[in-house]
Amino acid sequence: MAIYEEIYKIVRRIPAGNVTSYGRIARMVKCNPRQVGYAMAAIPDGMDVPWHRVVNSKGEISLRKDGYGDHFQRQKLAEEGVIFNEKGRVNFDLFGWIEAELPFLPDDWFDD
DNA sequence: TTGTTGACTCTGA
DNA sequence: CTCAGAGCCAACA
Repeated sequence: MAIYEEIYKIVRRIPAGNVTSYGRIARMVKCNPRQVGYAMAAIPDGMDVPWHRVVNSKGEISLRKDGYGDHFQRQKLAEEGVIFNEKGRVNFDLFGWIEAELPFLPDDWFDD
């Protein structure tokens, strides 16, 4: 199975109103955080992957190379109830995806 | 094949 | 708390 597929499958599991980081996804699929970012960049428009729920380790939105996308991402998260503080960061204690902290993945994760 | 480029993270100051 | 610098490694030219 392609590594991108596993990444997308995990991202699809992030509930609305929650966020997680590139690094946490990277640990789950056992790859480099940069590859997670690369996988996000490779998502075609309209694909059913909630990539906007993925932020960097500091809790802030990562700017793309072309600088586009951050506004859309923040607005999407705001619609789901995710609150950014005055420094443009989300509080992982409040909105962090708790399942991402599990030391192992539930059996039904890769069934689909 | 070599060199550059990131939607990143960790560590030390 | 913030800020560089180093490390990272697949994808791409």
